[in-house]
Amino acid sequence: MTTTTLTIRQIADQTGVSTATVSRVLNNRPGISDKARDAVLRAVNEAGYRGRTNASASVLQIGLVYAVSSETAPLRGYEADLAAGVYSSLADQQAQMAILHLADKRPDETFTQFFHRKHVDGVVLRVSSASRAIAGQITEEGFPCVVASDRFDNGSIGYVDYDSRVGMARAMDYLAELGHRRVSLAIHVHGEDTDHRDRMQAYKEGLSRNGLDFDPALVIPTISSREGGASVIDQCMTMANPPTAIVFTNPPPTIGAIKRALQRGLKVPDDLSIVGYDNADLRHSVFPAFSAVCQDAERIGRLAASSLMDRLQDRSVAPVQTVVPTLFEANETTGAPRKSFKAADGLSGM
Amino acid sequence: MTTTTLTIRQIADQTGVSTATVSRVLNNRPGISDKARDAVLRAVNEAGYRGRTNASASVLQIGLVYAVSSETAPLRGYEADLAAGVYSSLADQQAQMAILHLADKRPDETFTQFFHRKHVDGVVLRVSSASRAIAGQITEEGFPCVVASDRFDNGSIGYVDYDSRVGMARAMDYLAELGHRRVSLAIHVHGEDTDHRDRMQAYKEGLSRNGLDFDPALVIPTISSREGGASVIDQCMTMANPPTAIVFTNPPPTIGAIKRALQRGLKVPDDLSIVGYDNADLRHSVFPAFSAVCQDAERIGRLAASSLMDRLQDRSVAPVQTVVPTLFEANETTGAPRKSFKAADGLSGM
DNA sequence: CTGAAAGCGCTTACAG
DNA sequence: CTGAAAGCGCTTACAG
Repeated sequence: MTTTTLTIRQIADQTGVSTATVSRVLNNRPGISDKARDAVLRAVNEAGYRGRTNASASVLQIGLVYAVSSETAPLRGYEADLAAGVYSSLADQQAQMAILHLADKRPDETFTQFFHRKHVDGVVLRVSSASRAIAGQITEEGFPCVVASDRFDNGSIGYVDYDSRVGMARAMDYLAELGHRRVSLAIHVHGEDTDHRDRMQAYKEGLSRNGLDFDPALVIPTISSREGGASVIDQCMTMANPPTAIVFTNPPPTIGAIKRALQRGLKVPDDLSIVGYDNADLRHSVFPAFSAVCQDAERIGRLAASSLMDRLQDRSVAPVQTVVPTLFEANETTGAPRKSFKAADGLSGM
Repeated sequence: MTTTTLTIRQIADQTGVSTATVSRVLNNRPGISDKARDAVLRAVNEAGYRGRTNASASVLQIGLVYAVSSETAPLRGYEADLAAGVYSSLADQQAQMAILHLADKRPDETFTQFFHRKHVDGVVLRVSSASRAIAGQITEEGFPCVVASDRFDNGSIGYVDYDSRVGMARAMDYLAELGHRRVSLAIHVHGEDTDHRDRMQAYKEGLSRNGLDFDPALVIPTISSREGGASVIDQCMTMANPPTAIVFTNPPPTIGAIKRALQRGLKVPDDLSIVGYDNADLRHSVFPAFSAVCQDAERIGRLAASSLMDRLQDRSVAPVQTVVPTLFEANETTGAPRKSFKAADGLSGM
């Protein structure tokens, strides 16, 4: 850890400009050449200048930063579990957590300037498919940043992500082993994010690995809410050749689907097997406990925060790219399909 | 809103000491008389001195402060919902939220000094029964503080709290109307906090209002976890004269109890009615949806934060004490007790 | 325990 | 668009 307290004097010397210019850049005052601004901000990030700090009082503050529009509200559902992980890791290291939204960034300031203004020394970043590029921009500026739950080919972008494919593959194999031939994928409709692609890919691979045909009619676009899940059940009931198992890709539709299935008098899992998705331990909070592909959002938060802290403590540390596998856990919502279905397919089962 | 940026010069003039003394007090330097320290800190809080701030950059930062030992982890369960409310209210007002733990306070610094060091301008405070007194101490120092989900007789302490008694009373009346004569209270064991007392009181009043006797054997101390709830069901099954309805006072035991009851083959609500507790909308995430006394943790968070912001904007505003009623919502886990029970009691029901 | 005064870091009106 | 220099707010070694 760099213990020397940095001053704008040092940034000025390093960059070959006056302290006046450094000050103007940091505060985004008008009338600065791009060249000067870029040089100063680069030096600031390289050295880790933190502003006029008070030796004894100085506490590192990390931002949990949302680069998403309102579709993802901080501290609800998945985000709450993630934030709990970030917080617990930071608390262990005497650092402070603030929650920020990039909507507050002024269009004429750089990310570095924005974070400086908000007094955060590093960020754990949440992006959506539409805002993924921001991770590259922040990293490009040299501001310490670790993305939580997305991944990038660009090796300079630090991230901690799941590999949804692992858990999904196990789920598919498990269902096939039980004798299911018609397995639906109820997949969230929020664009083509990494997770969406992973889950879709694992579904298709799971089918072919188990000798099952891909039927586009069995891929059901699903709104990520309890109502969305309930509606999937309704749709399946009207199908001429319905699935014997459905795999959901988010927790709320899983809950809604189980509930609707039971309400409609379906026996779960005898009439219908359901594999859900879980970010924490929701699957054990409901009855019947549902079989699920399990992420651990809190763990992702902890890993992202501690990786970020490592880089703040030593700026020469390279960005880390971590992938955590997801697990499949069989509980009470999966079982062998009814004989009649198997018979109809002319198959003897496993 | 006080737009003038305050300096230690003004605090010094107001207090009749030098700027050197003000600086020493703010940074908790040794060798300061109690008299000087108290006078300076009082003036600081009265005027709302915020440190050397950068006009344009200055963002109000609010602390969500935990004055509790590790029993209550920030951002889990109830705390996540509360934090979401605090955050959403602050975000609307361009203020920033940081999460703090009083364990980080040094024993030799005052609360005001601690918060100054952490760069927070006001706090939403969470206390436990053991740490309630802290709310008075912080308020005494004059530091802007609103307690979330506890209440105080001392009129100078601002708070936003539930009145659990309202919802509990309705739950008791509802069960009595259905014909229940033996109603258990499964109450959390974490000490004698305000909520604990409220719920116990409403239970007893509910019994007597409906002409039912209080039986101490029906008050079951319950650990606030799913296992705790499950264990309550196990205990009831061994009772010679078991309750026909159980009221739980926290969400996790509610979940655990319903699950255990169903696992044991009990019909809910035919064999046993269950009234649970809900902080958000967990009751609709499970099957069957449970009847519950409903708090709205997020709303408490929003109200606490906005009341705090009001006081920061105008320091002459008196602390507000707000009480929000809880509701009772009947769902699928409550119904009339089996005839046999009523017959055994020699009663004809409602 | 306290203040006058020097010093430090950042900001900004002024000059070019 | 930039720097030299004055200025501002806070801190701290020094003196009492």
